[in-house]
Amino acid sequence: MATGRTHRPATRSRGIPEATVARLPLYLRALTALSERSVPTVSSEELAAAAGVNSAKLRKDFSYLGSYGTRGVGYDVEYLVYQISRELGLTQDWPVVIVGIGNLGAALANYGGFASRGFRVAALIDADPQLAGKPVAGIPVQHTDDLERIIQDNGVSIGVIATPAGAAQQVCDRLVAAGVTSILNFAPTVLTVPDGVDVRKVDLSIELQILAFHEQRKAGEESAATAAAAAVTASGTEAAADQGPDGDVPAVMPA
Amino acid sequence: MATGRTHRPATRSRGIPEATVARLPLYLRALTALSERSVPTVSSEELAAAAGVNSAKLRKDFSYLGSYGTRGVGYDVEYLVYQISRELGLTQDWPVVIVGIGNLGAALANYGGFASRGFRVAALIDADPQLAGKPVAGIPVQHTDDLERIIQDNGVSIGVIATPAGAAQQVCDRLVAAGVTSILNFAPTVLTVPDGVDVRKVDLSIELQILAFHEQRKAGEESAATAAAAAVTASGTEAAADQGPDGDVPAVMPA
DNA sequence: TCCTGTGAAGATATTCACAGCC
DNA sequence: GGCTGTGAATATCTTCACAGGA
Repeated sequence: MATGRTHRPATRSRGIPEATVARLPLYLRALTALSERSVPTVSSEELAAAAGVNSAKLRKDFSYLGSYGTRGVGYDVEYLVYQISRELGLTQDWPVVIVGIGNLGAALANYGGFASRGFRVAALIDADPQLAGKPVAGIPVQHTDDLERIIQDNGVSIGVIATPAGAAQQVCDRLVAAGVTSILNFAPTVLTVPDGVDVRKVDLSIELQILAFHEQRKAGEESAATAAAAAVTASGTEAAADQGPDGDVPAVMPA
Repeated sequence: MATGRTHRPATRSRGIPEATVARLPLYLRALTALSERSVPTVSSEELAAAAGVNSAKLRKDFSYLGSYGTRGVGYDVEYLVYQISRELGLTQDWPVVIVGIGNLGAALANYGGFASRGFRVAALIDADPQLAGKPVAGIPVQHTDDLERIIQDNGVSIGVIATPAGAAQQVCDRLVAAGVTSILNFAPTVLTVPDGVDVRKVDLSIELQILAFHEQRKAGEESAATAAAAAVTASGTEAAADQGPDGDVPAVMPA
């Protein structure tokens, strides 16, 4: 399995940290909003606030892309939108297939943000023959039997799995065999894929469990200074809680 | 905002790293599967494979919880399930409300994994009067007007936002004001919350964009050794791609 | 003067490698 | 001998703090 990796000799210096890549979409969204309001330039401070990160981090992130700002001024919104889009590969169109058109699959198919930025739902696939031909979000559902053909005909390299957990690995294997090299997995299972295939997962119950952990922690500490919290529970405009993290995900709490 | 942080004096040593917390649900799921198959014990190696992480990481993670294994043997499955559940706060029931019962909200309400582990859908809330009273997943949808009452009557501290982006912040503010201190946000917006409130987000388009980035990178490198890839695109059982990142979320695979 | 770009420091996270117990 | 638990080494990420250009 994936060992070290001295990484390719070519391209060189193409080393954008993963953590930075994960934030680029956030910046892009904030910038797009500014662009729609015809804001011409933005400072790292302002943009960072809009994206919910701290400004030093944002500047460092951008520094991996190049020197796109102007000292004393800030960043040109349109220019940055373009640069980030290009970096993320959104200047081309990515055909995507969604496999598993249940409640969730249908919700994903209907999700507008899909088409908005570089992605296009090329096909919906489900194992239920009853669904075949029925349109969901204006796209007719096709049967799993044709999965390989669909992938190839459309040149799909990104697949979304929204099947029940039990079917996910099998669907994944077929997608990969047919040429898909990036998978977004909504099924609550760990997928095994060959090297070179990327998998990202979205998992509701994992997220809830992480929240529960922190929630429990808060409850435990409440014992210290209980007063405030109780009073709040009524209907203040914005109250609750004592302090806490502000960082990335959740986290910790100060003194 | 929020500066340094010398952290609380009390509780002490309750310092489970965030990265570890994020993996506990993964281990728990793998352990639950083993438990259902009545497997009595498991080694760090086996469990790590099932959870898709490396064994040293898993052992280190468990070491933060305590010494729950037996040298030369492994971990007792049932015991670990209990310990992790307790650590995550899943031994108690968390009532959850879902706000925004569109396609996605309905999908979430129908999601089985919800109830399975410590979470209970206490109420569904939507701003559309047409929906009020209609049952979704067997639960009648209630109107947003009653949000505060619902939160309080049910002692809800975890809220799920599945509204359109435009409504999310407003809903969030009301949830927080009513006493919710953990929010899972599916709307594609950055939410602003007071200190002490945890927010986690799930964002389809961000995930897709991250995949697109890596996908693009693969395409670029293909130029080097093109041969193999092309041949594969047909229908090999498991092929495609050269290497690529295997970092964070993506899966990796055993040899 | 304002704000970017970035070395250097600090904090977290991962991995190695082995001592210690069964 | 097998496998856990964990210091120590490494890698990655974040934050500070300030030099330097507009």
